[in-house]
Amino acid sequence: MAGIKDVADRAGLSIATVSRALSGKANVSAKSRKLAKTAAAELGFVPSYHASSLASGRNHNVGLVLPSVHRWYFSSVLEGVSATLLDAGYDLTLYNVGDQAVRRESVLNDFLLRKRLDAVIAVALVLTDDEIQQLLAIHRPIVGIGGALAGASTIRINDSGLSRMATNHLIQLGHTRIAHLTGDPALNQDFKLPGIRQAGFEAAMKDAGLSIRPEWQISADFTIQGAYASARRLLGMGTERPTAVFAASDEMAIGTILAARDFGLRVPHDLSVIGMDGHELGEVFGLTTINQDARGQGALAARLLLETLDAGTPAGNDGAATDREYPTELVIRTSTAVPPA
Amino acid sequence: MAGIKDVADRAGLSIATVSRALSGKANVSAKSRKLAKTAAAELGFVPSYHASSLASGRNHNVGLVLPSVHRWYFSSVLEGVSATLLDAGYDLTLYNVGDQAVRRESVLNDFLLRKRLDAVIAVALVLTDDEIQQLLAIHRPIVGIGGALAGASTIRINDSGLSRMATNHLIQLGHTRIAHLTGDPALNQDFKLPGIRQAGFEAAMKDAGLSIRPEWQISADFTIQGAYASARRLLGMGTERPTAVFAASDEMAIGTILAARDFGLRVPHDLSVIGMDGHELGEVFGLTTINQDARGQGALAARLLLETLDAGTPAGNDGAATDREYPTELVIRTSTAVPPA
DNA sequence: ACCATGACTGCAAGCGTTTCCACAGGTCAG
DNA sequence: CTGACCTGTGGAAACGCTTGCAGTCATGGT
Repeated sequence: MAGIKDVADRAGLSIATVSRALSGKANVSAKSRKLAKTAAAELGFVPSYHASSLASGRNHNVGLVLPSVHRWYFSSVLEGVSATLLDAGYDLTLYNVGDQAVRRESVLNDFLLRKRLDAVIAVALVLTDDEIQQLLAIHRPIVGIGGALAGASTIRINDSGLSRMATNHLIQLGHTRIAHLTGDPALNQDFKLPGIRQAGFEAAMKDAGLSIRPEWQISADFTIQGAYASARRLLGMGTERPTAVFAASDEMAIGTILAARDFGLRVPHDLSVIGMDGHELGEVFGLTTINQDARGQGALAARLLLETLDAGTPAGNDGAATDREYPTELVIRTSTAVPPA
Repeated sequence: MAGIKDVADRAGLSIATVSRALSGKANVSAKSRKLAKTAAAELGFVPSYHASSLASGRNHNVGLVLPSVHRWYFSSVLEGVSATLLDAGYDLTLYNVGDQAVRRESVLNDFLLRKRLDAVIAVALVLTDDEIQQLLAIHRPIVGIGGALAGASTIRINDSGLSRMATNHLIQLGHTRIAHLTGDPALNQDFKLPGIRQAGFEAAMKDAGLSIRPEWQISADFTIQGAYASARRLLGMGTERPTAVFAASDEMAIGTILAARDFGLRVPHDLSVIGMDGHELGEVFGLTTINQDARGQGALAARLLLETLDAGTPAGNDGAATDREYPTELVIRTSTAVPPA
């Protein structure tokens, strides 16, 4: 293992100059820089991150905390964050904490706080005030995506308003018997999102003077297969059926469409389905949905952090904790139409 | 930020003793240990990872290199690796290099080699001999999953044999007009898998004396939507149709089933479809497939590395580079049957 | 001809741990 | 009673860089 010392010797320069040359700092003559670079290349020298982090205080490493890596939204965010960080020369440390709160705590205590991360991105994770304070106390900027993080910057979509919009789309088509497929209660603990979307749905229904039937408020785990099972239960209930379903995610909307097909229901003729996300698979099913660019949200979060870090806001100046709304769009495809006569 | 020095002062011990006490080393009296621990807790002390890594040479950090995070196989592996590492107190650094080889190189040079990783897991990535040698030269164990890594340990399934098995399943049912849906040529660069699976298919066909029609050898990008489009093309060709399709992944098999439904073809009555993976969604479609436990493969890879690291095989003793085959099982559901009369 | 200026460079002091080593007491067999 | 040993402990040397500081040497204005 060649160290910087070896490079210095080989190049006939001092350690200090080599360090400056290789890290692209100013005040190094072109000649020295070239000398250092060739020597480093010849020796296959790569600086030790630990040593340089220790000495400089910057780690070039951002932590990403996710509840899942399988669900579309999260893997999309991950993709956006990852690409942005890689291009910027930053490492991405992933904490896939799962839905269980158990692991969460240990992640926070044992990992996040160990000053090895320059910043943290938390997705759909409601951190307690204490937890946020701990992180900010260490002078680590935090950005939350899709979750409300008091005191930290946040990127999110207007979940409540968009749910209203989706519901209104169905109402305007003339539907009155509308079901809502939301997230499982268990998912509502950390990730308050299901509740918020559900509230938007209820508000829109109330505003339109429509009644909400409890038996048409069903839940699933945000996966296609989970929603498929729930939707089969909904559609097979034997009593009157809804003419439209608003699913809290595209994956769940797709599960609903698959269930409808199994029952011989034509979408949208017999059943309208609207989702929310912008899943790539939506096109195959002609799914009407609200497009939120999850990948873009991840990329934006990463960019924001990098700017903060590069701006050198060296310590704790968390800047103004901005709360920005990410743009979305209603994409009308062929899964929604007027209700059957 | 409290340092170990502060803890030592508060506990009335020396830095050395505190360090030993907190990291659970021997030769510390019970009293001193308790003293150190309470002092550390009171000060909210957390050791600096960089400093301790620098001093001890162990980073407690494993790198995972993936070509994608969206496709089922990869996110499943990721999940397995992540859970195992988190439980062991290790960090996971994720390199989502994408399908483009461009980013790959930079990841290798700029990231992997910076001695900040204790080990590397590479999924479906064919590293060149040089690249492997570089890593091994740094004394970092590597485990490859699903890809042939000369010189490194590997976990994989018998892709060629399993493809044969899948194809034979169709042949034994009486099918003779069998199509194969493989990965896009672009994906075959790094990730030779499509070619290997295709070879298995061809071998089985040849052994059975069946002819392989070039126009029934189609490809897609391993996603449902991509396979859906390709399968529509296949099924809509107007000429004679295949009676069965072997798709190189479950996601592609599902895309095929969706396309078949669009054409009014009943699965399995009019068209048998077999996949390969064990995707959770397979159940919804009654998909016959070969179950490979991707999550388990990831977990196993992580466990193997942890053992190697903990065994203290301190440097370069790469152990015997084992190449182990992960167990799989043929899961027969309802997407395959005898061909139409 | 002289000094201020600025571009380069090297020395050495950290960065915050881990760990080698020496050393102080106490235990125990001979 | 003594030397061999073991358990705990603290001092201090790494670990491999970054960076403040001071010093060297041309340069150019006056």
